[in-house]
Amino acid sequence: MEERNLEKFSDLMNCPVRHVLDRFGDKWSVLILIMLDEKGTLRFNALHHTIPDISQKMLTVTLRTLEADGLITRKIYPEIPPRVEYQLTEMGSSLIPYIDGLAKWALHNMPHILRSRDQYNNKVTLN
Amino acid sequence: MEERNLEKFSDLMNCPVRHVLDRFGDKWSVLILIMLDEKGTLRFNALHHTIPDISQKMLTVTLRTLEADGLITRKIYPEIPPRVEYQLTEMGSSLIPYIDGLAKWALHNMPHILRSRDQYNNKVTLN
DNA sequence: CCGTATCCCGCCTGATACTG
DNA sequence: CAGTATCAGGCGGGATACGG
Repeated sequence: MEERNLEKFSDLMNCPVRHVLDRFGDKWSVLILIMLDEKGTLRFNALHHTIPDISQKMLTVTLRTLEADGLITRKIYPEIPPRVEYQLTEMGSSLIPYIDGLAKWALHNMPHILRSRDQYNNKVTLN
Repeated sequence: MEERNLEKFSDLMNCPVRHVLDRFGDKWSVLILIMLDEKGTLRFNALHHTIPDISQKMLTVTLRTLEADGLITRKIYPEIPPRVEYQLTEMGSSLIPYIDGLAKWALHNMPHILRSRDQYNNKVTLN
């Protein structure tokens, strides 16, 4: 990411929160992990059906990245037609509870946030 | 965000995880919340010093968004020179434990992820 | 001190077409 | 079925300059 001025940000480079956001702040990674947790093992197209609004390209890219990071496994069956199955690794599974925690917080607080945002926008546009 | 084809994604629009990522997946929001939790009340420049590598523009923008969402308060002292203090709201504070959970997971697992990523890249480039 | 106002680049993402 | 390859657009975010 930021390779320059390392000396200046050396303490921030070790900040775990930065790493988490850099890694999982993208649009699809977390959602895919959740789906694999909910449904267990899934084939490429089955996964695509659970997340209809992801492009095929982004699904492939995100799956490869998750595999590279050791969060999911990719098992290829040498058949015709080809079959590829994805599932969480142990490390991938260990992340789920923390995501669920955030999800529950969101479920409870998102209404407040949206209401607050509306009020704020009204105030601003009234001036 | 996606205003079209709502009927198709109606169930996904209600997915709390999507909301969380849409809202906190940006580069700075979570980091600012953590700093305000650690340090308590902070002035604009003090906050900037705790996060040196954010631009002044993005600090302002992110603070306004957090304020609009009801996660922080912004208190202006009508003095010369001006003083503005930021601190977490109750809702903002309630999010911190979940962020900490993720941070601890990251602290423990990031080394594995980075190692896995390296191995994967070596494999690929060997072919 | 605490911002706003512009300009602009990188790259993430989606659309589309093609392959073993 | 499960992918690559390629192209194009939008937008987040940085740099810079200015203002109360």
